[in-house]
Amino acid sequence: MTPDTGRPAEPGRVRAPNIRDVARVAGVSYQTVSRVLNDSPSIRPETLQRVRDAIAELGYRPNQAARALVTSRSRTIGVLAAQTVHYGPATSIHAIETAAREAGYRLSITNISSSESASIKAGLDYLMSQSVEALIVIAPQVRVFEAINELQLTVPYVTLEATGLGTSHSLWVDQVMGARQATKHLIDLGHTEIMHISGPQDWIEAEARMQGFLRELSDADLRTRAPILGDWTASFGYYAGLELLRYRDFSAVFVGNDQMALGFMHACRESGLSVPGDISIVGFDDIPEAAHFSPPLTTVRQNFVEIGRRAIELLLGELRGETEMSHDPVQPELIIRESTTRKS
Amino acid sequence: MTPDTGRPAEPGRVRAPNIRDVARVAGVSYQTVSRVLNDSPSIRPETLQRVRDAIAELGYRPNQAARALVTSRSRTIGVLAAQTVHYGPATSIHAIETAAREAGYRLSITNISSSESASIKAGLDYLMSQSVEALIVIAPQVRVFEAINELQLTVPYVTLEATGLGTSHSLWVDQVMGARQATKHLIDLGHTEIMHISGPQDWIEAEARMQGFLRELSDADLRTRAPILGDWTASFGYYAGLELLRYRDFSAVFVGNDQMALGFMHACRESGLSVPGDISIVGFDDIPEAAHFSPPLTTVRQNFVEIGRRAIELLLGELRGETEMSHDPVQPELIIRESTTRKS
DNA sequence: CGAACGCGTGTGACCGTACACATTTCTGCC
DNA sequence: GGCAGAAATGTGTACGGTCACACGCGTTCG
Repeated sequence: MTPDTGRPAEPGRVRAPNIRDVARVAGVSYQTVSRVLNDSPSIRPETLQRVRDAIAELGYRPNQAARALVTSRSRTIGVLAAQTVHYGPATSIHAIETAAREAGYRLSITNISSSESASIKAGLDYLMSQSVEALIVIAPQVRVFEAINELQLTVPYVTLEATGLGTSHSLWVDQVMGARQATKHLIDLGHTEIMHISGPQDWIEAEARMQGFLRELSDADLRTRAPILGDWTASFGYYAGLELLRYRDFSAVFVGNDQMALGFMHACRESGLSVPGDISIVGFDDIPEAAHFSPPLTTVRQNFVEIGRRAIELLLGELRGETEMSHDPVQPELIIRESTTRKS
Repeated sequence: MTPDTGRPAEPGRVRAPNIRDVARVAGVSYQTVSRVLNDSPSIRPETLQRVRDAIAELGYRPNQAARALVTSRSRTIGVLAAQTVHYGPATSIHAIETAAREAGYRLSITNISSSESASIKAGLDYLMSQSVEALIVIAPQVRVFEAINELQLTVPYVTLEATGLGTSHSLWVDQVMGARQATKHLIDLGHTEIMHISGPQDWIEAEARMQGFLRELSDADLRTRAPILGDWTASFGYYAGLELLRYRDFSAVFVGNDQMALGFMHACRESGLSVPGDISIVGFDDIPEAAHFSPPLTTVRQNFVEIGRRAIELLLGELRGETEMSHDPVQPELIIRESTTRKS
């Protein structure tokens, strides 16, 4: 009943109030305050209210570092990412951040600068030094798996946007299926000479899309040709297009992502070819801009939000000790627009 | 000289090695280990080596939480962001992350879900509860400033991509200048009836670009007309275009960003109009894809990387107690491509 | 009617590190 | 060789929480 202000009245520094300050103001022990903070069941409503009032009065915030120290739980999830500026990863990360925050976790995001083993290991090492409780890898390079195995991670982790690959830690969009859908679409339209511009060789997704492409072609008994290995950028698509279109020995292209497809269409225009009149094009990802390309791009949509959401769900489940994980791949969806047409 | 393994040999949990374990293995006191970690100058090279060996042997990692607790420095910089999936913010954040990590800081990124005051405050509140040492705001909504002022932030902060606005905490690209350059370019090409499609009203950047546009027009004694307020998306640009092009009472458009410009060009095509033949278009941002639009887009380039880099530089300086800050705005650059031409 | 129990609350110890200060060891010099 | 002073290293304490356990009290039950 004596609401004395627990001000320490020190000279210089204004120390942030701690749990004992709150206790003093509320007239209880610090342990009771702690119980309120961790909403323990057995507290008298009246006491609860007094503590809450004291917290509000002092503007008290629990010190996360102290908490982390004593519980040895950082409440941090690490994200190892490559290409965070790209639409796909960025979208997934956004979903992850939201879901994580709602669950009381914060994110520690690290970008790897190159796909070299050293860079990947440095990134993982950095995250482990943050003592993250779990790890999400959105850097679908092949070498990531080596690095993960080598470092003997002790925390649950999940890799995104990769293929199955036999590891039990992957949460994946069925890229092979997506690529097959895209390729089948072109075949169904009567195309028999189909090119593929792929992503970088060390990207698992690129590999998967290429596999899907090749398998679909071979199932249809069509001639396969060596895919071009690109770097995901529109510029690459453009220059590759200029080169390829000098010999026009194909009537359709399945491009590994929408950006490269955009560049390729640019090259078609410059080469005086019409899309889809002369060349049909399918992309991958369905970035929001794809619907407004010239012409609007037929592409394979991935649900990046769903992926991110499920990643957190999976990890939180594992952190709670649940073992069953839903491993069904997320299904991509072919979006047919105007960049593909029946072969004339 | 007695390299006894400092294994606690406990039954269940394998406790991570701490500074005392290292000390025991190295045969020194824990304080000496601490000195090594904080590279104190006065340590005998031999001792240094012994400690380092012990660290390596045990795979010891300093506990960040304990450090943060005792130093009351979280070594965390908060980022309040909107639209992290967009190219600009994403690029800046990437640069920030890299620079911060190099300086030994980690990032805590929070996305605000809406531009409402409550959402902004919740985001700031969340970041403050992480006890961030500094704050970067990449959510250039007008209300952000209100929220910041209201919450009486005690940490140094900087807002990105906004305009000067009189606050001393802004690091800004001169959006007004960029918009003027874009508009002047159109005027120089002989256009007199120029439209503007702007971003959302509560975005400071949108406002600034609009101001630049209007000022340049009025300086040239040209008729101004009310800008259309968009939402930055390609789809909006498309639908706005379809609407506007029904009355073709303009020959040029300055669009608030590249995505909307893309949508607008789509609308032009559908309306049977040629770009730049019938309509000249200038965008803003210079996203990597802009060079491959149909036609390649004349736009205003912003150096997002530079912005991010300087944000960290500024904050670190302030954290070190330096007061002078380089407040020169980053200058945007007009990139002339093929979406603009002389009025016929 | 006393022991057992549950509820609500308080006490002591500890998490892993950095800082202030104390102490030992080494170095140079008269 | 002894001493000052610097260099190198060690000891106590605090940071702000949580956990295990102890405690007082009222209720229930044998």
